[in-house]
Amino acid sequence: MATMHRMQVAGLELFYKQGYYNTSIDDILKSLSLSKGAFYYHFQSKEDYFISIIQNLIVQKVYSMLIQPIEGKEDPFTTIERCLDNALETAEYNEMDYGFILSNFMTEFNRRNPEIMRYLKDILKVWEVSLITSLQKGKTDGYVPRHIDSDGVAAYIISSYIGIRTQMVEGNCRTLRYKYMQQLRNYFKALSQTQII
Amino acid sequence: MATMHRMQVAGLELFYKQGYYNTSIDDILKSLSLSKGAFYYHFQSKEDYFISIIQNLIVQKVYSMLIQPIEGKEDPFTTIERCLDNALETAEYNEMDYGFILSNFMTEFNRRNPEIMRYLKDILKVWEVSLITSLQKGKTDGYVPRHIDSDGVAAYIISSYIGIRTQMVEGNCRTLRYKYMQQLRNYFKALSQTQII
DNA sequence: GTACAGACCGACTCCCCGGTTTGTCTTGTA
DNA sequence: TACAAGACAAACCGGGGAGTCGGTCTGTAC
Repeated sequence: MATMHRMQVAGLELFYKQGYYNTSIDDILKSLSLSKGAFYYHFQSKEDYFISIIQNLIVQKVYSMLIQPIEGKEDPFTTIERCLDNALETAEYNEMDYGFILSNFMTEFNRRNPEIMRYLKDILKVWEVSLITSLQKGKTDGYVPRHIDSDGVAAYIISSYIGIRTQMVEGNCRTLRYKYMQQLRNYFKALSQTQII
Repeated sequence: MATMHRMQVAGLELFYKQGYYNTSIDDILKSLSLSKGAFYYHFQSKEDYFISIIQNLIVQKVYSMLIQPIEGKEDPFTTIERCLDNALETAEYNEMDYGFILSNFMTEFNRRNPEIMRYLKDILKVWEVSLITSLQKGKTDGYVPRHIDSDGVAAYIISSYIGIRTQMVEGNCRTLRYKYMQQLRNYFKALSQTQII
């Protein structure tokens, strides 16, 4: 149990850092001083192993970072803005940041492993639903104009976040984050103030 | 010369489809019915080969798709909007689409191959500069309010485009593109109309 | 103390991958 | 006609990767 969990944690770290196909099981085992026997005792295959990592670790990461902070809160625009800024801040000050974990893996597995792709897309979907729900609730609570398209806004938020995280690599993180938050605020202000069809 | 060019084209196709590290030279050679001898006659290494692909093909692709359509044009917002919609349309109807070629490779090479990463970031930079130039020109031509932050807007446009392309995979392309363009229009309308600091 | 099962070790197999090397066929040319 | 250089073919090499398998150790039940 403990060993299995350690393997998952170490595996996620290396897969995130080096990519799935570019990381060997031996790499992971070496970092843990474990052997092949230990690995294949706990997991059936490399793929099975990665799926367990998705279900046990990646889901939690995305939830605690991007979903839980906006769940049930009022004033969606302010809440979402703060949540994304926190996420970017964490990334900015994390020396071991290699981009948005979800979109990285989606890029790697796209059209190469449909099963894993589905798991990843499902997680993204949960985030999307969470954003839409927040925006809809904001409408009934009077924070969000009724005419806005919650689905579209959620998609646009997700897109811009994936994009900014993809670009946040070595050096330019600080200004990039500043620019992004500035424009996100512009966008939200426009949504909440003006009458746009 | 002809063989070299065929190798670059075939290589880009497979690298784009399967990823660089996940594509062997033999894969590419098999698709061309060529041998190792031919490959190492024209290129020094796999990395050298990929760099030549970047310089000869990827640069051109990005330029013709995203940069040339907005160069020298008036009314930046309309021009950029049309350019991005065209790019998304191409992606939507392309059965062999695997995402935004630049961001895909940036994700794959991030922190793993700094040299290649620099080439890719440079291309992105050219696009960014092109967007900023277009916006600045739009200010002097009276299409863009003087108070807007061209750098920030460019970064936000790029981010959202990268993000939407990352998500455009199998099935949901049409609605995703529609939502995205709708929100991009909202954003642009807000920028050109309201007084936002 | 013996039987057994869970947890793990490590050598081994087969295959693939980047890169090298040697050889071959064609073509221009003196 | 002899030679050289260009453009490839194909066998080969060393390293590594996923997965297998027989064996070992340790704790527990009887």
